[in-house]
Amino acid sequence: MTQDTFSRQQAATITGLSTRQLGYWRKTGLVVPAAHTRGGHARYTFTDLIALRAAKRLLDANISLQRIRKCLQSLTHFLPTADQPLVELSLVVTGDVVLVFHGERAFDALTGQEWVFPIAELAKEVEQLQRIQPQQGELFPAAREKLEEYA
Amino acid sequence: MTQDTFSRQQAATITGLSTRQLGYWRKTGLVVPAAHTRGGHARYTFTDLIALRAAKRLLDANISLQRIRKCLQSLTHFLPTADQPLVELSLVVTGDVVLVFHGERAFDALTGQEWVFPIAELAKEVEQLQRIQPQQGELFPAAREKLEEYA
DNA sequence: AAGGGACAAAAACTCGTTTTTTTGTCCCTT
DNA sequence: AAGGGACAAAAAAACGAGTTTTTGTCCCTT
Repeated sequence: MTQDTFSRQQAATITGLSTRQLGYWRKTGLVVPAAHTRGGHARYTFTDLIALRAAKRLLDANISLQRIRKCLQSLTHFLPTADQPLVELSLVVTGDVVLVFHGERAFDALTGQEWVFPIAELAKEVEQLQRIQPQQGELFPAAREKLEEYA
Repeated sequence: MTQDTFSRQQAATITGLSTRQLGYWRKTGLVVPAAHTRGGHARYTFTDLIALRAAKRLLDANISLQRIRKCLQSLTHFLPTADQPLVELSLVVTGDVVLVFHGERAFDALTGQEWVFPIAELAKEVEQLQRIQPQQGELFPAAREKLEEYA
């Protein structure tokens, strides 16, 4: 027997969230169940479950709900036409930032800003700024004791 | 004529930083010139220039000096043996977080934590939690107006 | 030149306090 | 069941005062 929609109870059990959270999230528009019964009761679709699960993952990574809200906003803004973006998308969560990886590109799920630069590029930049020949060495040289003093 | 070391003036011109910054950074151990003249004056190597340029990029991305210090600390901690990591490394800067990409993996330059998960995985998770058949739909459905209210 | 010192402005951080958001629990209605 | 309401605890965000860090400018020494 395969289901295509799920009650709040079921959704809570499957995703590991509380029914209270599901209710609040629906009311505040974070994840609104896409289907409903004839009686008007909410039914979560499989896609809804994935959204819930993604939200839970972010929560577990100590991303606050408010941040998640903003991320989802810009996600839908920056990937408006993606029909099945699931397979291509990767989320990277660190600190209080959520990054979306879409193919080769990475951008902030919040701001949409893109801030990727390979260090190798820097070498080229420097070379261009003065035609000179590179030489070997450490990336970030020496003075680690001092670094610690001023950190 | 090719140079292999550079004076503070030259380094400042090439990297776009001020001599004041170079001096302060050297004094506080952020970027210490690896070479020096017979007279004991600092000489920046090509590698130093790259480090300076990287720091400038981070500054331009509104990463504070203190954060950069911490990043460099953990970079040297997490990539201790990397001899020429330049070609493999990519930095991603968003918000107040600096990520380092090293091959397939991504981790926080500050904490070293790794938080990557592809959304496609979530679908599998949900499937495993209840054997069911996926169906089509949006990733993060509807209710955008409400999202804005509570953001 | 390069380095250092001193002074001041700007930027960033820290640490409170206060406000808002989120969640849990309980009760009521359908 | 599901939804809603009310109340309170917990978590997160917002704000502000005070402190520290960073940078600029000017002057002096070598």
